[in-house]
Amino acid sequence: MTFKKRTHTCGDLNISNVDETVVLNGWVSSVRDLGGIYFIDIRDRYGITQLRIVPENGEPYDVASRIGLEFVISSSGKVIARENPNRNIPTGEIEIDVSELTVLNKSAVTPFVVEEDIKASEELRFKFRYLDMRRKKISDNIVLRSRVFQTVYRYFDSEGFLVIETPILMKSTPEGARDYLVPSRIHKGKFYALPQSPQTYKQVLMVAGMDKYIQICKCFRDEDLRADRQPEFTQIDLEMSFVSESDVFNVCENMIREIWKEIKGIELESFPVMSYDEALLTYGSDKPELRIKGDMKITDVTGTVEDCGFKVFDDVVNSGGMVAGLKLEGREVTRKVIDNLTEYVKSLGMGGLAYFRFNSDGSVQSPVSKFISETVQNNIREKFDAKNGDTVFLLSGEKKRTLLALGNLRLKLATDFMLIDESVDRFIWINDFPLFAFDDEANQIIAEHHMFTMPKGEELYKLDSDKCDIETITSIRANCYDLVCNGSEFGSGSIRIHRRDIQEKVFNILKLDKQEVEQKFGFLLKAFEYGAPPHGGFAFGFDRIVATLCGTKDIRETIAFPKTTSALSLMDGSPGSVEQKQLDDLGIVIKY
RNA sequence: GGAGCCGUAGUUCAGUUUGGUUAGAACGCCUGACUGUCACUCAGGAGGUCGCGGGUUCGAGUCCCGUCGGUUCCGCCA
Repeated sequence: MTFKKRTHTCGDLNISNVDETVVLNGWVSSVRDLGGIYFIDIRDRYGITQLRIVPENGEPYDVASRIGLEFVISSSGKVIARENPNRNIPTGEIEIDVSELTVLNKSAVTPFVVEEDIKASEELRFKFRYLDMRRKKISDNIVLRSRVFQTVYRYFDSEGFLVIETPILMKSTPEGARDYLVPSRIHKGKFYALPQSPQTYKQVLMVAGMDKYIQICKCFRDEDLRADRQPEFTQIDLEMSFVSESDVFNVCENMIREIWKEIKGIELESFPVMSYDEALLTYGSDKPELRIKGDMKITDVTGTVEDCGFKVFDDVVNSGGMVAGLKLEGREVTRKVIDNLTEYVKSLGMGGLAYFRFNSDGSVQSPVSKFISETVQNNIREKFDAKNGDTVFLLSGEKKRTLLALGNLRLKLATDFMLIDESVDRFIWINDFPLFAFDDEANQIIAEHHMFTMPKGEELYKLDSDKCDIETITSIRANCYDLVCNGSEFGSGSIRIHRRDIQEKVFNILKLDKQEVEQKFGFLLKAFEYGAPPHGGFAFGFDRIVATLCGTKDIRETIAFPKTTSALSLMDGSPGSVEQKQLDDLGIVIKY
């Protein structure tokens, strides 16, 4: 079938094109039949243009009567000025006086109407993603994503980085997230794993002297999903040799700055740096949201309530826990709000929520006031610098748990009371993360970031076996850092261990035996024996960067073919079953 | 693995609290009228396995149990 090539897109034409003869190809977005005149909106991803067809146009008038929504059409004609311009769209001053109208392809009646103000559920939109993507809202996101992609590679190219591809089929390592496995046909009973990240490869590339590596790559983690987590996601992965933390910060920060300049036309100021410990104490999170009005920092009142006589607090203080809280400025919250917040902190595993309502009439309302002396109450008030009209919320319990719960409560309050300034993007580096954490469940020491992370130089001595108590070990800080934007982790990285002796001490502490280590990471350690340079790197969550630029937290809105929270692809129906022969080839028997 | 919310026409929802005649509305779809619309308007029409399975009941969209799917949160995600 032949068709006329388009001379313009549906977003191109304006008043300066009047009298030109043009050809537009696109989809029927709307048909308005006024009985004697048709107005047809033709759409492509660039825009929408109005076609005007009257009986005098001849055959096109007949064709128009048989046209439906989402038909693919080709239309030729002369650009004319509209009698009644539509100022709301860029092409609104003109229309096409149609001389030729061809249906290139019909469309079945669509399961939902393709319109900007979409009514269909996400479920349906994902199943018919190709229809969903015809909406400007989604196609704009996809276009933006492409522009970010190009900006990133352009930036790193100008900085002398090499784009190097790493394998998608690699070896499974049980550490970290659950792997997606791929069975081997040639080696029955053996499996490849899809990369959780190209971590080991990029470190080997440094040993190879590749110096500055960059790749935008897919990563796979078989864990439970969230709005900002997909089973397969995209990382901007980079690694550099002969660098320290500040070098990595510079390169990464400049990349972000370049993207924001390109996409938003904004020159970002340099990003502040805060240690993990300070972030946890101040915001109850290692990814603090800095756009909250009044900042809403955590106030520690453990010392203030010591021996106050209120059993709950006394018990917590005596067992080494903490009592701390947040101040909600200028809000006298209702009973209903308190109940709701109490329920929320309980869902976080906290015992309850104490509060002081400092009413504007000077009275104080609190469920714990009858247990606590007026002096202590006044001290608490002073600590928070609470004024009439403020409400103070207190949580108590084991220190880290309490801080993390306060961090969540802070976000909940900010959301519920609309305290987040959505008009800005606030970045912050978080560094000096702990090297190790103690996993209560497994009752063992685990690597907080990953096992190749370099401890801070001044703390190297703590790795020695004679200092191996849990408290010392978990106090070790690492050359490890996250970039946080608007309370969302944009990425993380570290300076890596390049010396075998340090690496072995880390393995020791993680209780990994030689054979196990050899089997899993032998190739990397082997590589390190042949002159590994000091190196470090970073990995950005590409989807989250794009989502932020698109003004959403839901990365699905920025991915062409996203999966649901149960890791299904509704459009193509993956995962699906396979034929018995395929299983036989792989030597796989399915057990349910 | 745990908790919450949702599932009714092609679509978005109402109806579920308190079980009871023929399950409604809007948009879309079909037919007709209309020459300046852009959410066109107007008149008429078709369209339902109330997610699925079981149970209670004379009777279930409505109550109970299970299950599937969507979504949010906790755990998990080095």
